[in-house]
Amino acid sequence: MDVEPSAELKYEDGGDSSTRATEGLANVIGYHLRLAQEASFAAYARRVGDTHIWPGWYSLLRIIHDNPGINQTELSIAAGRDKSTLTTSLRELGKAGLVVKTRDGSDRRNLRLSLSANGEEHLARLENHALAHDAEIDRIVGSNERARFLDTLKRLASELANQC
Amino acid sequence: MDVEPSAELKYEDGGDSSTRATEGLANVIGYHLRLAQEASFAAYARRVGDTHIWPGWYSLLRIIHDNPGINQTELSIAAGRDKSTLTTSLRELGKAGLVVKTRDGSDRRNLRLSLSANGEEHLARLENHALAHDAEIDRIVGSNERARFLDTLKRLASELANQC
DNA sequence: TATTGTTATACTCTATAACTATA
DNA sequence: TATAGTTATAGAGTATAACAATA
Repeated sequence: MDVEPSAELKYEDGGDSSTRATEGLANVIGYHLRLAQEASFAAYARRVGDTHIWPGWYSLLRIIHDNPGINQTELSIAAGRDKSTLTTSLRELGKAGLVVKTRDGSDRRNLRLSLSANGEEHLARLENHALAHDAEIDRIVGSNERARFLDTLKRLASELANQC
Repeated sequence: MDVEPSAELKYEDGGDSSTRATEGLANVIGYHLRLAQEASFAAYARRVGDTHIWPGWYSLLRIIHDNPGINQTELSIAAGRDKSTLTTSLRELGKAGLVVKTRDGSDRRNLRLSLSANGEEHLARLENHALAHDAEIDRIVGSNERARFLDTLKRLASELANQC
């Protein structure tokens, strides 16, 4: 989070937004979108922190779970990162006994990736944390708002991305 | 963004969410909150990119603008970062002629920070980008949803933060 | 002793390019 | 030649600890 409240200082979210049209972010959606997302991530990290499972592993485990036998390059594309950045992560996941790597018999360049039983278990644990976290978010959002709020988030992501 | 769609692979946001209760993030608010925020930041960065102004400077300029004479330690607390991380940023902002540093006469340990005319101008330019960006977000959110959506974001940030 | 700002250092996450082994 | 994965290297962005100047 970039900005914390304090009694001593004025901040961008401060009460002077009426002074000038360009001043104050109190009413700016993009700003509060960031604050809400950061609060959500921090709350999730607090939850997961106790289990000593690195939160960043989640998406890799999830993609491998959904695509057993995927290779590293495909995984990197699916995860939106360069393939070189996965070498370290996959080595750690292998050492932790969560991911099994086998060489493809017919094309020995490929590493075929899948989850071990342990990996499935850890993924399930992370999913449970995510579910608990999302239940908390649902409680805050409220059942009346939930569908509308989710729809708006999806429209924001898709329409802002389509401007590239 | 961690995950991109593709015709070849199944992803966490894929269509298999009905298979198991724990599978699929298609309906998970925290996930879409992240996607929307990342899309918003990327769209803002595309806007600002043309002007060769580092987006990360924005919050520093804004806090200094709102608190002329603030010192580096106070600024670091306001920005939520360690004071040591500001030395480089403030040196660059000084070299770029955006921030003026003067030693406090009565306590020469303090650097008193303020914006130069140039700094005020750059801040205004960034604010204009932010306003244009937010106008785009407003268009997507829609005037019917705007107030509700913003209120929900604020509740999320404050209630999730209060659990610390 | 305590505080302000700087420096040295390191860690995480990411990327690009060059390399190897395979094809 | 082309592809899969690894390594070397670098660049943000962050943190902690030790330090010099000042109080």
